[in-house]
Amino acid sequence: MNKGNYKCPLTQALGVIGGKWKPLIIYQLEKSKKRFGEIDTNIPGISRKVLTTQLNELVEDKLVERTAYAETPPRVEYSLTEKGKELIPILRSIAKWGNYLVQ
Amino acid sequence: MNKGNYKCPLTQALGVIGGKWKPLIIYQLEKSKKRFGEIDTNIPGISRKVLTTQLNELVEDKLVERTAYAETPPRVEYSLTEKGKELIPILRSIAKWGNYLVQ
DNA sequence: CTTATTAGTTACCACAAAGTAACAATATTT
DNA sequence: AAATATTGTTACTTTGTGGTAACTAATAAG
Repeated sequence: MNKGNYKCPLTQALGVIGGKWKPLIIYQLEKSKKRFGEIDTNIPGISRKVLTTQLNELVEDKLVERTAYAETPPRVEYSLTEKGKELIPILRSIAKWGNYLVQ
Repeated sequence: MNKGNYKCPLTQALGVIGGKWKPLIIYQLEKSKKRFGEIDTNIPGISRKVLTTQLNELVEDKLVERTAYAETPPRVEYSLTEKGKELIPILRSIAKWGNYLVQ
């Protein structure tokens, strides 16, 4: 009856997108690539430390791509990969479902 | 640019379905209502304590309905509400997306 | 009157995730 | 020579979540 618990694709997927700020980060990157600082100021309340770790995890999970330019001060741009873009409609359906929860 | 952070419907929704075992619990109830003990034995690894708290949260969030019968030993049945049933196709799309993560 | 059954509760512990604040690296500008 | 800008890192603390194990209530069965 149970499909295998630790290797359940649903659990895995929720692990990958389930960080406290990750959906917000992914939404930030929906329309265009963004710099670290842009994301930081666009998401009020997140700390740079947490933003870094969640971005790193998203990069590691191949939902987000990181491009660093050898400039000073440094410029680093983040953008969605194809796998990340596939998430957008799914996140939208979750958000639509969750709309009744707000207020 | 940011729609409001703490009242973001996406974050709210993920908060509601994001417990470690909640998607599995919801899947358990997909086909039919089930008793507490049934869910417990069908999800290997979950403890009764955690099952209780996650079920209670699902009930509080109105995704699951609890029906208790005044028998001895007690019988308690859990089933999905309409709001909970609406989640099934969404969970399925997440699982489909997450399939590549497994193995 | 002891045992079994079911659906929990309670107290306590462990670990992971997130938050805070200070520091770092490097070239350009003042 | 000091300040500025940007993208982090580091050490430390706090909070949240889940796990373990023992206990409970109520009645029926032996």
